[in-house]
Amino acid sequence: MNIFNFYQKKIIETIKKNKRSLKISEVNFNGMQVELAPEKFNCDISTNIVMLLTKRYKKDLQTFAHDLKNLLIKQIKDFQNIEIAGSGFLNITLKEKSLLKIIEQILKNKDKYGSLKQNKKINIEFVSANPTGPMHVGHCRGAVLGDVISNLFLFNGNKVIKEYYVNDYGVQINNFVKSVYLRIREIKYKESFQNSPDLYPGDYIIDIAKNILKSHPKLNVDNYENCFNELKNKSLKLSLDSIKKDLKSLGIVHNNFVSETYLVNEDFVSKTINLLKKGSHIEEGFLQPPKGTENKNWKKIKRLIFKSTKFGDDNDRALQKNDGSWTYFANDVGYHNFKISKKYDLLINILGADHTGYIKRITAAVEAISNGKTKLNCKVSQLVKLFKDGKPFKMSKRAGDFVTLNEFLNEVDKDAIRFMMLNRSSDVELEFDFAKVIEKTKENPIFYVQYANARINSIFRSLKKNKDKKIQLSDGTINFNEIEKKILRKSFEWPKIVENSSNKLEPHRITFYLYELSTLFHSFWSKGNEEEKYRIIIDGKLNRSESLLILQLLSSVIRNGMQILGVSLPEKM
RNA sequence: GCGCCCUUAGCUCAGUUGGAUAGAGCAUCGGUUUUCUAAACCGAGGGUCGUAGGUUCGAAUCCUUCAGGGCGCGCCA
Repeated sequence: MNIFNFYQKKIIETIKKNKRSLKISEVNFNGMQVELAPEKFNCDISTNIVMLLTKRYKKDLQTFAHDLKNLLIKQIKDFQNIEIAGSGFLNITLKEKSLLKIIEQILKNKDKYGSLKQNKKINIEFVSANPTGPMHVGHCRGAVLGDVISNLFLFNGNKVIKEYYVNDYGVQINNFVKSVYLRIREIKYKESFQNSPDLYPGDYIIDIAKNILKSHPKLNVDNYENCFNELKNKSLKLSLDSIKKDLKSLGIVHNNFVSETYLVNEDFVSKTINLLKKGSHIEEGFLQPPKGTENKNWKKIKRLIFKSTKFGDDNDRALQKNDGSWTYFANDVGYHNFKISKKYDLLINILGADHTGYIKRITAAVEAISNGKTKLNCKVSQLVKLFKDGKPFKMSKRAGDFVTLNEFLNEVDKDAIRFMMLNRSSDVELEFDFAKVIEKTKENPIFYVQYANARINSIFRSLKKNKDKKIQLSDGTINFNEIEKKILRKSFEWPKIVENSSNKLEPHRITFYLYELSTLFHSFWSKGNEEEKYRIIIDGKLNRSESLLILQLLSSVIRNGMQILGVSLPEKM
C-alpha cells in the first residue's frame, strides 16, 4: 500500500465532486504531489495542490486554501487535522486509527509491501566480461548493480531474464587459446613461455593448461591448427566456469549465457544486417578517419556502414573490418536482434564507464531493428577505486595490473561488497575502503543496518514473542509517541523508494533509505535509556504495544530492502 | 576538437516528475552506560549548491555561457 497514491486519489475525487462549491471548472491535476513533508512540520502527508490550482485558476491562495482545508477535513474521514503552510502546502495529519489500519494492511502484505505489481518481461544484460581471464574488481560494481536491479524488477512482479553475452569470437579469443597452447607445451615439453604483446601472460592460463592436461593427458598438442578447436572449447569452458564460480560467490546467477560465436554461426548477424538493409539503415561506403587519436589500422576501403547518425550518433559505424569480416559492433547488433526477437517489454544493458561512447550506436541499432517498438535502457557504472585505511590499495598481481574478484572476496565478504557497491549513485566514482567495511561501527553502513535488525530481534526474543505474529493492541486507544511516528512516516516512504529506484535504475536509493531508517531505530532504542516512557521493555514486560507494532513494521521493511539488495540479515550479532 | 558523467559543509556523498529554513556520515569540540545489545545515542560549530545569465508563484534540480575533474572517441573487443 502506497499511502501517498491512496490519499492523492481521495483528494482528487473529493475536489472533483465539489468543483462547484470550490468555484472551479475543469480540473487539471498535472503536477500534483502528495508526499512526506520534511520532519520539522510534524505531519503525515503534504500536498502542493493549493499552489497548483490557485495558479491555474487565478484564485487567492489563502481563501482557496481555507475552503479546501475545510472541505477535505469534512469529507475525508481519515484526516485528523490540516495545517496551511505559508507557502501554500497543505500539511495533513492522519487519525491514529487510520494509521493503525494502514500498518495492519502493510503487515498483511508482508514481503510484497512496496511492490509495484507490474507484469512485464524484461531482459537485463550485465557483466558480460570477456572470457579470456578472471573477473576483477572493475566488473564487480556492474555485476552487483545488474543483479540488484534484477531483484527490484522481480520484486515488482516482473519476469526477469538475467543474461550474460559471451564474447567468444575474434582475435582476442585466438590469442587466449594460443596462450593456453603455449603453456601446455611449456608443461609437457619444457618449452619456456615467451611472452609477447598479443598473448595473455597471467598465471590463470597455467591453471587452465594444467587442468586440461589433467583431464585429457593424451591430448595431442604437436600441431596448433589441429588441436585449436578442442583447445578453444575446453579453455573457454574452464574460463567461463571460473567466472560463474566468482559470480556465484557474490550471490549472482545468470539465467542465460548467449555465445557470440553461436550467433555468427547461426547467421543471426547476417540476417540482422539484411533486415537493416531493407529498412535502408545500411549503406556501402567510406567512413572518415577517426578524430582525436591517430589510428594505424585505418584504411579507406568500401564497406558496410550502419547509419547511426540518423538516430543521433556522432558517426556512422562500420559493420565490416578490412578483411570483410564482421566487427564487434555488427555481432552485437545481431545479438540485440536476438533479444528483440524474444519479445521482451524492456531491454536493459549494464555497461562499464569505458563503454559510455557505445550507448548511442547500440540504442540506435535497437531502434532501427524494432522500428522503435523495443526500448533499450543503458546504465553505466563508474569506476571503483580500492582503498585500505584511506590509502590506494593494490593486491597481488596474479592476473596482471588488476585485483581479481576472487582475491577481493578473500578480504571482504559478499554482503559487504554488495551493500557498499550500492552505497553511491552509479554515476559517480566509488571509493571502496575495505578496512572500513569490516569494521563494526556506524561508519560501516551495512553493519549499522544489520545491527538495527538484530536489536529488534533481541527485543522479540526477550519478550518471547514471534516477530511474524499479529500483535493485539491492549485497549481501544492508540497513541504513538513522536519517535514512533517518525519511524512510521519513514516506513510509509518505502513504496516510493522502490518506485524511484526501479524507474531510474538507481538501487542506491535503497541502501541510503535503509541507513536512514536504521538511524531512527537506534535513536528510538537509546531514548529508552534516557526516559523510561520510551522504553520498550520494563521489568521484563512489554511497556506499550504500539512500540512492538512499529518494530514489527520496521523490521519488515528492512527485510524487504535487504532481500532486494541480496544482503543477509543475521538474527543475532 | 567531439560525446557522456561529475562539481553541494574541511573530507566522502544524498537530495523524490522544480517545492517549505539545502541534508547525512567522517573529522573537530562537548555530553550520555545499576536498565531491551554503548558495536549505540544526544548536542554544537561548519554552505555564495563550480561561474555568469535565463525560464516562474518557487531552481541544487530545467535551458544557455564559461571554468575545473573523470571516462571515452577503432576498421579492438
